[in-house]
Amino acid sequence: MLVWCSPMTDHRSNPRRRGQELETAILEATIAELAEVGYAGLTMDAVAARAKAGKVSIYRRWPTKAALVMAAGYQYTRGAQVPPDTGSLRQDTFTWLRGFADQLEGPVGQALLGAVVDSANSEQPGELAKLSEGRGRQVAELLVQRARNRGEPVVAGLTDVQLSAPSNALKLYYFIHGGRVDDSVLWAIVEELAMPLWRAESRGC
Amino acid sequence: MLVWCSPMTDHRSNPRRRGQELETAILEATIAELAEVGYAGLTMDAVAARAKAGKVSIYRRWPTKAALVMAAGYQYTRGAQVPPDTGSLRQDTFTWLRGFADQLEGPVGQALLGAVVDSANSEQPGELAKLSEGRGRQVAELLVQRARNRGEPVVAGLTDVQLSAPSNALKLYYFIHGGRVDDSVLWAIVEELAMPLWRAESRGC
Amino acid sequence: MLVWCSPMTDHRSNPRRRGQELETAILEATIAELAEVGYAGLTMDAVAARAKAGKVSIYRRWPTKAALVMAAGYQYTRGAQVPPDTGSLRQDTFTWLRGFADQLEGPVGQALLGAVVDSANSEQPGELAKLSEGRGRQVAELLVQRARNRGEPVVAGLTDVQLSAPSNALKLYYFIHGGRVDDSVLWAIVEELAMPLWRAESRGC
Amino acid sequence: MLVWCSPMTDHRSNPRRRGQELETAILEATIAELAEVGYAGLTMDAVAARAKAGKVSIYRRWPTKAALVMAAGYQYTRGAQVPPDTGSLRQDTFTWLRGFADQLEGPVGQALLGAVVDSANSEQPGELAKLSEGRGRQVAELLVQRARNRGEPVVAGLTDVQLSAPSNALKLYYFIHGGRVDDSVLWAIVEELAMPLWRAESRGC
DNA sequence: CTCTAAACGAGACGGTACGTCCAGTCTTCGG
DNA sequence: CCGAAGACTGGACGTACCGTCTCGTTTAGAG
Repeated sequence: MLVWCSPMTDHRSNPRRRGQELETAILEATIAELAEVGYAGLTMDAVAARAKAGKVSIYRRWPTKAALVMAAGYQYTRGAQVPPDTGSLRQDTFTWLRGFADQLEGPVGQALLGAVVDSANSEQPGELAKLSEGRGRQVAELLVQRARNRGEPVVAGLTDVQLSAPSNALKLYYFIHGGRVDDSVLWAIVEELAMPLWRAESRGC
Repeated sequence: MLVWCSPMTDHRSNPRRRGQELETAILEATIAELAEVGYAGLTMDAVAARAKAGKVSIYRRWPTKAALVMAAGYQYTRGAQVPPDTGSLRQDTFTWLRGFADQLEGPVGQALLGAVVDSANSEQPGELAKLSEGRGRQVAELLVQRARNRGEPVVAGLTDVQLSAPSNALKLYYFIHGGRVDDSVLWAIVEELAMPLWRAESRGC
Repeated sequence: MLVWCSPMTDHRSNPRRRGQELETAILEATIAELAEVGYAGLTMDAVAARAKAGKVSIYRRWPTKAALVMAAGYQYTRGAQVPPDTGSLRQDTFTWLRGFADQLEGPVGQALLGAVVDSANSEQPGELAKLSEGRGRQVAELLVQRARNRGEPVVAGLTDVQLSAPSNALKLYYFIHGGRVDDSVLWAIVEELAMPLWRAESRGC
Repeated sequence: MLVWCSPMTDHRSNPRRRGQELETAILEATIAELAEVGYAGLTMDAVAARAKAGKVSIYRRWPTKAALVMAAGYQYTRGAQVPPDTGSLRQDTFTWLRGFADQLEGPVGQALLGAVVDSANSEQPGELAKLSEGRGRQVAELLVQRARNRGEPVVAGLTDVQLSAPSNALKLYYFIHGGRVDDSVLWAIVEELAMPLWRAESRGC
């Protein structure tokens, strides 16, 4: 044979993570980075370093920063989002928006923000819609349904535009003003947007 | 040495622009770049090159890319935005939203997008609000006032949230879906959001 | 999730090679890669792919790229190298150098080059010497011996330095100039280096 | 106007170096890196960091690692190379080779080595020749001329191949064996290569 | 008018992050 | 168990921009 061997020892972290375990670690690192430095300050290098992963392992899964951030945000918000039943559509709606607004202050807000800007100039503008849009409408529908079941007077046949109007107003407010959304803003959305659109009695004789 | 030689020759363009003339040239170059490559693809170097200006002349006026883009967008939209009186609040609203949506396809949309993302992580959130927010509410107020003057049944005492709801819905739709906004989306906003909120008769017995 | 799916399918090639057969296949793949892309362009992945072998199977045998390349070069040149007897030391020498120079144009040259650079910074300098050095001296000694047997006037007691001078001159010329070595260069080495050093009559009164 | 200004202070090293001063700093950093980690271990990042320069400032001047290293080696060896006149061609030659061999132990050897390997696979194989080849022949010619002036019997009309044979033998020995070259090797080159080729009396009756 | 200070164009500079490539190690499976 | 396959960590690559700085030139405005 012919071996003259430079030793070149190599002490890497063991055991090596793969597949789902690694994926989760990367997404968690992404969430942490988003919380610390925000979307604009997030770098692939920093995520890789925090996750103790190679950059290639990230790029193999998500081709862009936007895709990574969207996946992280999706994972983060997968848990329970349904607000408790307070017995009143008005209060239910406020509670829901308050919880959403609180989330927006953290990594979720940063993820949403980043997803918007990067997906706007991408080839796949519809990807973001899947992640972002349905949620607000679904929860709103649930709240309205609960109210109807309780016997509250609710408009029948609410459209997507009408159901998602409150959460959209909140999102846009956050996009433009940033930071924490005050209760007064949320109440304004509830009283002036959700109630007029959703409650039948507000249109009554 | 092996490579390189000093420049020496120097043929600069004359006469040199200053003050307002230079500023306008830079903003126009910014608009043009936004239209061509979008906000994410816009670089200060490219703007400077297109404007045949030094980068310092840009940074002297606007400290960041976001500031430059917002200034350019502001300048671009300074012109008339008030839609013609079609004799119907419904048609007026659609026409206005159609014009706005058309603008969003071009540099204005890119500017808005960029302003959102960069201002979110800045120390001065809220600055964007001044530029972006008032407009939609103002035009909506004008349309409603015209309708009232024509005798159309319009809700009195509409709030900011209610007046800006349609334009906000459009903006958010653009942010999330990108690209051209279809007429059907605009009509949905008009019929399901603007009319229910603004027209008194739609709440009638 | 948003992207990606696990591989699952797995069609391995059968039957599996082992031991000598596998080793030969790897070395042949190495030679082929050297010929195609040169030493600098050679990658372990490419060799493994071409040999349809796992990278581990390579690293198990040769710890570094340099070791692999040297082994491949050694195997490749194991065959007959002795030039035919032309009846003249001068012509024999030229023929031999010509053949050697021709080899240098192909994988052998690339292997030699790579071995030099990688072994220079290794812990085991001198290993390369075993592979590379003896050959030139041995063939030169053979040529001189044949000439002596034919009755040509040849200096007795030629040293290693003197015997390997022509082949060394050729190697260095190749290292520095690269590419194909012209006949004129080889003739210069023969006439101005080999003959003065080796032929007794050229030192005669 | 429209300025909302994030301060973004920036404390870089001042005054900034340019042109010749910067070039020298980079080459010195290259020499230092070569001495510390050798050619194979040298990275553009490390050179840039040590020189406190941007990588672009290096790439602007030298397109490849090989070009940088060659320039550094050239700069480093620009100083006096001519050995002192010892009164004997034999001793002069040894002294010269000893000095050359000593240099090869340091950054010059690494530079030569690296230049060889990277230029071999380049488009400009002739570039290296200019840097490397002339020197050995020139000094040898000078030594021989001095000997002739002293009255030593020297062969007239020595060719390039003959003049550069000793230094080439040394270079190749270094390439293959690496590390420090022993005096005995140098004396062998002097006695068995330089003297037989250069001294007329060694061919005399 | 001349003189001076500021603004300007051009682009080199130090620096950060990018997305890619490869070396060498580790894991997973099938035979 | 070994071999094929290939994912993994780590690190250098060469590029793109950022925002600053240096260099001469041009211009405006004061004396």
